[in-house]
Amino acid sequence: MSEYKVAFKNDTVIISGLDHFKPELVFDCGQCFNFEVTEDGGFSGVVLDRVVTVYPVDESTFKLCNVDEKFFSYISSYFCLDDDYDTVCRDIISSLEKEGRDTDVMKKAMEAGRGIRLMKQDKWQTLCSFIISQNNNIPRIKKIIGTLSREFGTPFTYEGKTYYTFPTAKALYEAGEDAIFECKTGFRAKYIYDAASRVVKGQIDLELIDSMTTCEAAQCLMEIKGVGPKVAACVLLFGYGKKDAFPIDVWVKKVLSKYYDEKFSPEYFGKYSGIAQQYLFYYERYLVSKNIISN
DNA sequence: AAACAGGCCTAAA
DNA sequence: TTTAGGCCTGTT
Repeated sequence: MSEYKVAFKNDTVIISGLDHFKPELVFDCGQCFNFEVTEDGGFSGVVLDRVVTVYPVDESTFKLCNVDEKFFSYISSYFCLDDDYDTVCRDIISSLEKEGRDTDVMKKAMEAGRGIRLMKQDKWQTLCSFIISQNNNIPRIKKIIGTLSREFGTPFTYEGKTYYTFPTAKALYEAGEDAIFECKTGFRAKYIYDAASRVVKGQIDLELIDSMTTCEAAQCLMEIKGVGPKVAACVLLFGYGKKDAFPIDVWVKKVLSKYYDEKFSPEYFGKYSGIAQQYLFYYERYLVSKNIISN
């Protein structure tokens, strides 16, 4: 089991003995869009209605600012601190072995991506963010989310600066499709509006999806305009903690065809296939960015 | 300047 | 059931 310790002091918490948690990987593996690096080597972002900053102290020790004991229960769930990645990795490898599949690529990917930890973010925010992500790049995704938050979120002050919460479905619904379009969301405006509309009208219950199987949940989410298999899988993986959700994007498609075979099925990775996917996704981008392989 | 960015929708076979 | 265009915008 993962055996990390927490110590509170004023409004900061020190987490020690936490393995498989590298902030630069956690915040840069494409699962979230609300964190930025700070000048002093931390990672800062709005979580619900407050600003949280994560500082690496050493390999397995981290300082979280603006997190008291009460909020820590949310934060521990948000960062999935209790997930045991040694067990996860073993399970993925043994699943591949059971299927008689190659494990070398996965082992290398796990080594390169050691420190990746999938989060369980706010459901609505994750849904909305990944609707925005389609046919888009990360800088612009972040920019759009920032604009939507400034326009329709709730402002609050932290250390003398103004921040904004992520807008609620109600706020976006009441703003209307045109106002959402004004935030440079492009053709996604009608999708965001449809999602907001369905949530507000109770046509979809984001909490109820928690109790569904991953397959049922995806079907349910895909009733929203602009939500296809990829977006649905991302929402389930990053917003619901459903580790068997398997988003297939251009990168993963490339990895699967390159290292495995044509009729490869995500089930071969076992019940944590979504995490396996994340290691592969990171690995391929890592190799390309290091110029070890080309596009 | 044309192509592309972590897809999805719609129309057409 | 599968496949080709088109799509807002910003960047290279």
